[in-house]
Amino acid sequence: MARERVTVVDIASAAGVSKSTVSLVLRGSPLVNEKTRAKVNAVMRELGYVYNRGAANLRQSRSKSKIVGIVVNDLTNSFFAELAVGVDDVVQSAGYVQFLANTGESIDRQREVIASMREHGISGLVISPARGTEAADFKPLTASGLPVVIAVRNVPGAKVSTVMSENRAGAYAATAHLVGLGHRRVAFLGGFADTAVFEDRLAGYRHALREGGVEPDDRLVVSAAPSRAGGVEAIGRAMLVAEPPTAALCLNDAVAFGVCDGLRARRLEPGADFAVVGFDDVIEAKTAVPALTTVSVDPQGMGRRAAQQLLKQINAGTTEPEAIVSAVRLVVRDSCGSGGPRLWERKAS
Amino acid sequence: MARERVTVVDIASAAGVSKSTVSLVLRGSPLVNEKTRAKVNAVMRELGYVYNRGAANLRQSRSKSKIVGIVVNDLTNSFFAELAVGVDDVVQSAGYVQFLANTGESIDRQREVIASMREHGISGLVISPARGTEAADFKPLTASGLPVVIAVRNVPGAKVSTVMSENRAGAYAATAHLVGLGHRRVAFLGGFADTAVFEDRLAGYRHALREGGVEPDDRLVVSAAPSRAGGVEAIGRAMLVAEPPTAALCLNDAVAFGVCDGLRARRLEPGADFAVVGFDDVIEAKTAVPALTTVSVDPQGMGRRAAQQLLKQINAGTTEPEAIVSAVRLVVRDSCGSGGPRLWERKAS
DNA sequence: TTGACGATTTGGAACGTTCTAATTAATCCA
DNA sequence: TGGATTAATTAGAACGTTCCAAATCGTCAA
Repeated sequence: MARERVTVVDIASAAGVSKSTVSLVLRGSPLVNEKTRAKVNAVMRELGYVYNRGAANLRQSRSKSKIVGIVVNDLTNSFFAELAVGVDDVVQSAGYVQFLANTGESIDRQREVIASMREHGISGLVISPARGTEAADFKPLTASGLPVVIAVRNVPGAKVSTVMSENRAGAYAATAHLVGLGHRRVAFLGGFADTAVFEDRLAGYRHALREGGVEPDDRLVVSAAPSRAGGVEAIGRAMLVAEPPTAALCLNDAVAFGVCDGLRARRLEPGADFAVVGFDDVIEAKTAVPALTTVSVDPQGMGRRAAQQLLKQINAGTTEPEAIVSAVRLVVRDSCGSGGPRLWERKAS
Repeated sequence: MARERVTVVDIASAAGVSKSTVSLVLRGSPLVNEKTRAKVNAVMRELGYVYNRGAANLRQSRSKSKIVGIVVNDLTNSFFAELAVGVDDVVQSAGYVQFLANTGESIDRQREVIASMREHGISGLVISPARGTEAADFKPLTASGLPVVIAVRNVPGAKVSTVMSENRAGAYAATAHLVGLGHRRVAFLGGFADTAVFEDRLAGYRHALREGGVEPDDRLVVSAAPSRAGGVEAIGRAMLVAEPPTAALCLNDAVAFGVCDGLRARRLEPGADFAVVGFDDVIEAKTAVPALTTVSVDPQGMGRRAAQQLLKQINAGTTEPEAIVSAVRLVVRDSCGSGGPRLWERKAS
């Protein structure tokens, strides 16, 4: 199976021109005569020529490799799958191809794949950093002039562009909605306290409570894995406090689904006996039962914006950090009841 | 931002050795003295050296690029996201990095990304082909000696390795289960008739019906997009036939969820008034309401197997096609009722 | 007839590695 | 002492492109 690779010189000799001319044809130069161009193209097709970008990149010292990397922490979470699709979408249209790696929240794996991608000559990187990633991890990247865009999760202190959703505002809106429905005991469930996303959403939650005249109770803030399983665990712990909550803002939709599971296990029906709000608006949120009230963040759009920002930086050759915030929107569905405030007040008393 | 790239000669002169020696250190050759090795490594770290795989690949045979490609038709479908994670898993562990591209069922996009990946020197390709892909599309790939593994969807006539699930057996088991519950009017919903997956599952379905003494009725086979929306559409059409079905085998879980939506829209409760069986066992199947009875196919495992097969072919340098079938298993949950046959017979009469 | 000009084409030196064959240094044995 | 053996290092030619400077070839004005 050891096929001879057909190169530009093979084409050249078969077409009776020099390799320089073939190279010009390859890059669509206007310098070459139409007849020659046609001839060369014909020969290329005939011999099944495949352009060798590696060789080309070697010569053009600039990072014009037409490869970008994208690393996500959990591709099985449809939020990140959508993010990747968004990136892929704009990147493909721009003639780039993407390395996609999944870290599964492993910081070691993240380091490995980034190193590997650099060796392969990526001209830019979009990353949703694994938990525990530090600003220092980006130092070598930016130092080498590699454009980097951080998406979804913030890494405080990193001097790179970011694409973040309005976490604070989203959490504020969601919490205000719950308070408006009459809830006084509102929990904040899921997520790890050492992440920026957690902090931001928590801040929005507290702000909305205070503004609604409710003093935040830290016993109602329970941290857990930002996953379905984490949601089950979180609601379990939350229901143990002296005055249990009647509603919860969840770190994300996965947690929210887990919370619903946990409520049912306690014979409480989400949406009727307890109000649940998620965050992300993943694809299943709309069709779950009950349909989840959540903060819509359009992951695919975020992916697209991140990719656009990255391409912009690649083309400009600049690494001037820019912070893009992606708008969010509260989508009210069925998981926090339609009975209005009175229903809740009755239950609460 | 135009950083000078530090190369092997820079390291060489800084460490007071020749570039050949540095090259030997890079590849962990036992020929080099421990002290020199240490010195060289130190200098590399100090200068922030990044190995240039592109340059290396230029010199080596093309199967050493340490890049594989994976192209899927719909990454937003968690089945394929999981497949990609499976591939990523083994591929990363083997020190490879993967190009991941999403075709969104576009055959043009598929052609483009494959071409792009080849230009970048992939040493192998795992593909879940877009609808309409033909055996001829793989000719140029195999002709150039590129190892290819087709996953999930078969392309009849293609002389490449495949990793497929036991479609026929799975559909047989699922249908037999429905017939065993007493159903006589069992529909087959979703999917496009021109795909091999559809054919195989349909064959298993028919076989089980006949064996259960039920003559297949083609009016109950309704083709539609293999998506949630397609499911809604399919059940709508199926309920219009003279003697409507009381149960359905769906092409995949996405269709099954759509069928549930469609049933509810008709005031029928899936699992109580109508039996629904899916195929794939995506992550949501277990936690949906009602929990979906489905045929479990372990997409991540398929991804892993596909990647292993690909790596095997890359290392062996052979393109001997091999067909791997991935076992499936019927998982009985709540969406086809627990009332036993009598419940259905009563409803049917 | 000359030479200047535009339109094409081309030779050959990069680019950062690997690899072969050859060189040098060190050690050993008789 | 010297030749053989082993260990460690190295020069330089690839690899398949790009790109610069230079070459070729008509053509056309003077």
